Amino acid sequence: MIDLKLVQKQPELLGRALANRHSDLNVDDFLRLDARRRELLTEVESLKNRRNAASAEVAAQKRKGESASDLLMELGRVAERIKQLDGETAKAKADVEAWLMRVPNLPDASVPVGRDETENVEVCRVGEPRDFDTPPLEHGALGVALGGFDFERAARLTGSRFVVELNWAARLDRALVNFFLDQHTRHEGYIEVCPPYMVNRATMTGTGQLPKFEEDLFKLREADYYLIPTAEVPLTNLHAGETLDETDLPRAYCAATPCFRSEAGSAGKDTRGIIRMHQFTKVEMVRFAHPDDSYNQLEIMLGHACHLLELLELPYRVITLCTGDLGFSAAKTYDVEVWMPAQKTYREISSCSNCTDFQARRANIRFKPKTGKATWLHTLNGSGLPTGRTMAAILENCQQKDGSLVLPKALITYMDGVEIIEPK
RNA sequence: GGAGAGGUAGCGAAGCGGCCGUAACGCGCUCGACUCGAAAUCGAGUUGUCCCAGUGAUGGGGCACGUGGGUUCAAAUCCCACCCUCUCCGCCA
Repeated sequence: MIDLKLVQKQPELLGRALANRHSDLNVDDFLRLDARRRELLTEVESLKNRRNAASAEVAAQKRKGESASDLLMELGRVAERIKQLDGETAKAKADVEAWLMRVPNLPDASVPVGRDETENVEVCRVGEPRDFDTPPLEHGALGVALGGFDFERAARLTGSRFVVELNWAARLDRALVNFFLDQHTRHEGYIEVCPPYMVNRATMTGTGQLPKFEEDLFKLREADYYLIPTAEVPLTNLHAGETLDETDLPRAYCAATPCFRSEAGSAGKDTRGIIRMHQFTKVEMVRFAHPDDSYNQLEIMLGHACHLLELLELPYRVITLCTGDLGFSAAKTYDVEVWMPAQKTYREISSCSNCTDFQARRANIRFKPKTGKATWLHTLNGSGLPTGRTMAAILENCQQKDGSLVLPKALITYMDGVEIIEPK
């Protein structure tokens, strides 16, 4: 959530930021709502002041054994008016909050201004795409040919945009999870977590999925619970409502979880292969940082995501998302894109964001500095990495002329020594 | 799912319609006194948030006793619903 004081004091700053994000929210609408709320508050609070003073007087008179009927009559009217104004004030407050909850985070000054994904800015390229003598197979077809993917049975079990992984593919999925988690926990200082895969409404609101993006989520019928679209949600909310000590920062968590996304509005997009599924497994990194240190932490976390691709010997590039492509909660985001030879293009495989104090305000996550009072810390999240898209990249980049797949060396111990996947 | 107990400041805990929410009492923490220093002891301090006024240090006021409603001139206290924790029972991977 954005700082209410900032909106009140610098509405033009927010207005510009919203324009850069192509938001349809109108700051003037908000200022009117907020002025109305404050007007009502002032009125109802002065009435409550009167009520409190007079009620004390009633108590005093009763103790002395006097009748307080005059006061009681006045207070009856005051109470009625308060009740009416309380209702209006609550409504005005709810309006203000509802508006604030739909305002996206302010982009950092270093974020390029742009309309959409075509105006994202490339930061660097790492690794050389391989030359293929014959056009490389698309990962979905190759996975099916090697007996690892079964889309037909998945469709029968559930529906479209699901996959059954079999044999080496199921094993590779698990190998990737272990490889990623080992890397983060052994070498990069992340605390491993196994969180709930479904969370309540407050938790989804804390990280910014709700109230605006309900249609992207799967919701349970029996309870007000949602399936997590990413482990960012439970990991970031781990410390919701808490005040950490300054010496606890930075703190890093990672978790491998299934992720569930309804993919509303992406009909017809990425229908081939396993790029866009309703369910996938992802290792997520989340960091809690001191506000002065969060952009430094973003670079560190981006390094962790990139390092995994280097260990897997997959070519990638890093881009900075422009204002028009930035996610709701993020102030700055780097996307890591892996090279996909069949499509001759880089595809998103990781997204590393600094959410500054945006989620911390919503989820009320603070830290106590050595001197001074507790204030909101900064939260960051990044994929490190999703197993499905990583597997897709391995399939396309590591395929051989004879239809086999030579696995990256880093995975061999995780695959019990298996180096090559051969067609049956 | 059933029965019972409980949720009050950083922690423990009292209060059970107005004199108790700048919330008794105890612990912790901060500052001070005593001390060469420390312990012990003594003293003082120790919630957040919103509104109004002020450049500001501040001052005035509202709200908050798990959450949300209700009754009342007045609710931590009475009523209703929900959430969570603990104990026991049942069911279950």
